[in-house]
Amino acid sequence: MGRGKIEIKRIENATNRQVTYSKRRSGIMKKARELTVLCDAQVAIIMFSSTGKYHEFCSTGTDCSIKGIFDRYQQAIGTSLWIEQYENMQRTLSHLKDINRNLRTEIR
Amino acid sequence: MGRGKIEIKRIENATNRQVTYSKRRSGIMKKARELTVLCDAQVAIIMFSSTGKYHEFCSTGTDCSIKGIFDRYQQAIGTSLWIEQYENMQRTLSHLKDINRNLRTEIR
DNA sequence: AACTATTTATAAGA
DNA sequence: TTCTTATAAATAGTT
Repeated sequence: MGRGKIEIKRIENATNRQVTYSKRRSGIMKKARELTVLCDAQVAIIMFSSTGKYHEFCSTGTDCSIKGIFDRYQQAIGTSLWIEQYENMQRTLSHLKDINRNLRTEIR
Repeated sequence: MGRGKIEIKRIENATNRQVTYSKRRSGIMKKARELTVLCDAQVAIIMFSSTGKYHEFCSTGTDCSIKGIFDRYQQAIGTSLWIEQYENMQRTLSHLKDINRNLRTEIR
């Protein structure tokens, strides 16, 4: 879209690349915002430019944090990307609760 | 863009909402792909529709996983999003162990 | 799923 | 660089 059609390949000129990044980034963020409102969806976006700067988008709502959406994502794909140890902890926790319950029963 | 201009507010009709979600989702994913190629950027996107289905986008490259990008994100913001949760679990765990110990004592 | 009239995004220019 | 504008691209409503 613009004065000329462009090929989708890396922009070699660093200045142009930066300008295009900036323009298109805001375009995508706007689209993401619209999608969340129009379609009642949850969206999380993280971007890193080639110069290392980062930007994020996160839909607002009851569950409006990057963490929240990624926790949900982890549930959806049925695994924990980060924290194997969290699962272990949760198992231990649940195990302890069982033992706890049994002990209470025994006391009665 | 389209036969008519629309207001950016929740689409009440469920079918239309679903159709718009599908169209716009693919639009954003395409834009994201173009951004990563044109500007040599890293992008991660996660979406949940109002019906609970999820889709993701992740730029390809040396560090091409959702996890990779989110690890980088956590480094960038200088904290781990999951530390708090981890600490809470550890507190609960330790608390349960205490209760457990007391119960055992009580039994003896 | 296709089609197109329009709106929107944006590449290049100022 | 921020603003403009000609043009490419996305998409809302329709079939």
